[in-house]
Amino acid sequence: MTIRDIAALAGVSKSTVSRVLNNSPNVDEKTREKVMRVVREKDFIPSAMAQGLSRQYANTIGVILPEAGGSFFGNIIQGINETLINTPYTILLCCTENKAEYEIRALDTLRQQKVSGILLTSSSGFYENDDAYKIRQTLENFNVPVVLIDRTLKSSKWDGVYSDNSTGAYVATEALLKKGFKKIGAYISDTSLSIGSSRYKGFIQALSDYHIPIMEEFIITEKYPASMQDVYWKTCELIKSGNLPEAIFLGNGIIANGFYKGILEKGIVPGKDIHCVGFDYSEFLDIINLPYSYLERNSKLLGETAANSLLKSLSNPSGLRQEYIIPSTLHLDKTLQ
Amino acid sequence: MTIRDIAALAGVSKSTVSRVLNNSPNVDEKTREKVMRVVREKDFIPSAMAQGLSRQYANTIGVILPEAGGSFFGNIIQGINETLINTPYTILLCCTENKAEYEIRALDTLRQQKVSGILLTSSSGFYENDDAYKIRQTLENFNVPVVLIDRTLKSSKWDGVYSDNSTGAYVATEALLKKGFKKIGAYISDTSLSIGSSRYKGFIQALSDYHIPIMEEFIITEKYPASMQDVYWKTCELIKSGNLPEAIFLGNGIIANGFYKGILEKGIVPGKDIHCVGFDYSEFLDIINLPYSYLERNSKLLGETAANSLLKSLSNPSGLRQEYIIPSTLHLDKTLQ
DNA sequence: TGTTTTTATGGGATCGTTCCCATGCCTTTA
DNA sequence: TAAAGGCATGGGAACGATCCCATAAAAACA
Repeated sequence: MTIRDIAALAGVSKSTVSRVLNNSPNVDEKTREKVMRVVREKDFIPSAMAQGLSRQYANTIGVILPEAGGSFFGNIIQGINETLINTPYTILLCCTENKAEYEIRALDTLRQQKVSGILLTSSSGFYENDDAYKIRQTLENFNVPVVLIDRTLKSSKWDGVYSDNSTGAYVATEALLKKGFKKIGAYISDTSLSIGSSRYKGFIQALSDYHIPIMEEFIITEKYPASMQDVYWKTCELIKSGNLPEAIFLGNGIIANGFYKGILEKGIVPGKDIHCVGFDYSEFLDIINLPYSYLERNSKLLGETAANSLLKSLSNPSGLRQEYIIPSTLHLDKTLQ
Repeated sequence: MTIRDIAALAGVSKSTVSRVLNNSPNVDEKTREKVMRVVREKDFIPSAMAQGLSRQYANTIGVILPEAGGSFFGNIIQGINETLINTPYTILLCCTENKAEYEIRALDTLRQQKVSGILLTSSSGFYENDDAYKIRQTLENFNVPVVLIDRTLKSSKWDGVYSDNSTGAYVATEALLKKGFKKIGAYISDTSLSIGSSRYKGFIQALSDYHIPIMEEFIITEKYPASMQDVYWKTCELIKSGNLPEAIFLGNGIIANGFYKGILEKGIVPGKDIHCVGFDYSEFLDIINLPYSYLERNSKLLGETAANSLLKSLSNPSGLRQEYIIPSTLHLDKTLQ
């Protein structure tokens, strides 16, 4: 079933059918009715591939994320979807599993599909190697608007939507400093990723502003992506060493979960023996009332803002480069208020 | 840049370039080399739209889910992606927000995009109304393989991958019965959805098999999708009534979270004052050790199985209709073991 | 009433592939 | 040495839309 068939059934030419389907002006109301009746009767939908070939664009938006599982990226997708659902754009989703190889392949797929724009959380673009270089190069030559989500790229030329990692870490650490703690640790993720380094930077800055020295023995780094089990083990080791900080900054939700599992098992009481503040809400906090202060990143808003920014670039390609910082909310437990 | 341009640069015809790109036999090795050199040099990728139009299929797979947020559907997407990532298929994602209107629109989009197959979790197809009828009708006329995920449709003609809702609810309830409890309640979700009714059926069946009467005052129903806050309120009311069951079956994770929030706040001790068993793991259970028995649905496996089943239908369209039941694992807390 | 302008419609080229068919060359075989 | 077969290659129609241009009919104006 093509517009030719519809045209034949309605007794008009395919040009007229095309005009009717695209709401062109200069179509007689009676003709429009006649055509639409046939279209509805036959439940006709024009082929997106033929339209795309002819129009030279596809009305699709490519979304590249490291993963879909878990609620952070899930909610980003949710936010993107809620924004795009009332536009003509369809989502093409590629998950890279944090592998540069898959990220490159995803970009090739999007190129092949001639997507109108790209939303990207790169897991590789920040490194200094061939793959990372190729990713940035491909993006540059792509010639469609790109919005980076949550992670920037080296010498980024693109729009971006980020959570306020550095400021967030700063205010979180500041909350500890204001309480007068001096032995402050940090359990953070890989600093070769922008997200890890920004958070560490905020932490360091806060210490420095309050003239508190960094205690190397309380700085623990976890590779990306972190596994809760690894964090749990390292936490147990820290406790076994007998030397605990008074307070600690936890770099992300997985680290927080692993750390709490460790201290709870060893009988360390949070909010008394140690004060914890970190990134990301964990569901369990809402259910039981263990002291834990955290920065709530609004991941759905991250997705919404990114999608809206892309839509803006799509309708106004010459617009200036934009960066959005999505503020996180600091939730302080009662022992830190 | 098209295959014509590549052909000109390589000094061959576009037919030959097409043959090279599609790994056809009967191409001279030297010619193949010559063409590939130009292709690599120009970083050429053929247009998916032109290929699709010519071949009459698009190598895309449509995924329709109620939502992407949260870990259940996120992990389903994750499983689908991991299965499809090494195939030529690309994922077209549509989230319906549990609205029939959007589900119908999603199906139209997939029709327009000429997807090769569909993975669908319908939030409406089970009802007896015009929208639900239209959804089933559209699927029937679509003429591509369809695999339903987690929720069946009325008089389903399609492949499906389901978690063992009925059996799961049965064995969960049985665990309570084996402990000798007689006052057993259930907090379940909307029974007009297949998932809700299956679970309720399993619960009822277990009671009946053990000759325990159903106590209507302990059967609470929550609309779909449930909000934790609503569950929390209803739980508080139940507690206020002063009449609590000895044990309760909780229909899903949101219900479990809301219920626990309620009882913990009112000082009811789980595993002592009341025994709870339900569907879906909650992260907090792994961190603190409150007694809660649950069925762990393997949502990633659900996605993987569905995608694999679709791939099978795609390579062998005449195959028989298949249904897969993905077993859940019953995790019993120490008070029920 | 004749000329110009506006409006509605149809015809055909085009987008970038695939794939069938034709052609010519090289090899094999009687 | 001529006929038959296989192999590498090129030419052109087809896929199903869009969109420009031509044209006919209707409306506006002198």
